[in-house]
Amino acid sequence: MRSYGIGQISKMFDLPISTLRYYDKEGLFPDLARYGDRRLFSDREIDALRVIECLKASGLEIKDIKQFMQWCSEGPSTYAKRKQLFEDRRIAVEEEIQQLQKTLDLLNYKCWYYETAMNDGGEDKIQRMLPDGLPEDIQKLYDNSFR
Amino acid sequence: MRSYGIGQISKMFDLPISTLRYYDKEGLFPDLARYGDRRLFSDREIDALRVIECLKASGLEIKDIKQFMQWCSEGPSTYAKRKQLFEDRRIAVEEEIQQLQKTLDLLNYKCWYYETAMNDGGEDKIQRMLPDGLPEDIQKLYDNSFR
DNA sequence: GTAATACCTAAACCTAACTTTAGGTCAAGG
DNA sequence: CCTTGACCTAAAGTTAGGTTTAGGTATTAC
Repeated sequence: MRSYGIGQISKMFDLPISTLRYYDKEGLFPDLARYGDRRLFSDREIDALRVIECLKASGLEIKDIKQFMQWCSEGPSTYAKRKQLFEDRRIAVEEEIQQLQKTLDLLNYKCWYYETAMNDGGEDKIQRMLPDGLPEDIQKLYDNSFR
Repeated sequence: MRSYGIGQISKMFDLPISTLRYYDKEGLFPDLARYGDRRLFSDREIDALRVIECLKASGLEIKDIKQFMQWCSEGPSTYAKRKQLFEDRRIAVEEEIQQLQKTLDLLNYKCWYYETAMNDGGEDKIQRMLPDGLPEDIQKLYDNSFR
């Protein structure tokens, strides 16, 4: 079983060495091996880092990622908890995507707004169309962005 | 032109009063009126808050939102800059959504993984399918999540 | 008159997630 | 031998985006 120095892992994941040490200090690698004081990263930690990036991207805090990593090192008795965590994160991410879609609708509306204001030489004409006399496709964006 | 107290706005947007004062201090309401020391929010600030929430959701920092609000109070000469900002944010949000889709793929893979591990009574069977002998739909999730 | 309500300011405080600093160990190369 | 490179620790510092605290004013309600 091959092992890697912290510098190799740093390059592999494009993460600063200081961040990897911070993760270790926070308990994200509960079974990390050492040779003296040198950290020896293995495939287990490489897999862990992929999951860490995923859970971080899902909005999970470090302390909760630590909890998950501990479950992993406790073996099969924690499968149910781990599955539940991923299901919760899936729902959180789905909601986040929906929120971003609404954000995107308002951004697109605003792009149209300023494009049109520049062509019209002012906002007055648009303002007279508000709140429900906009071109159909634009009206949709505008309305969506409210809820 | 109706105006609103900070408490009314707080309820309207479900934002703490302290946050509204913080936004004001950071310059997000460049033309906010006052009656003595009382803030008088108008429709202009209500529109501003909708945009603030949108730009914040898009990942923009407060200091850049302030810049945008200043452009707004400088009039038509800044239309082009404002439009550019919204276009940049649109791209940023589109990228963020794509990233979250990959995150979602890994989360869904992990849900399947633990569901299957629980049914199989262990991970060995799954591990033997890695890295490219997974069921077709699952393999897709797993592969997508890498890039 | 006094109590509750709705505000105000300045300044200190908070949290998460890192990053930087200061001072070290150890092995290989010239 | 001595320098370079890769690593180590503990502790202090940083940043964004707020929140809390302490002390005050003005209006309305009983």
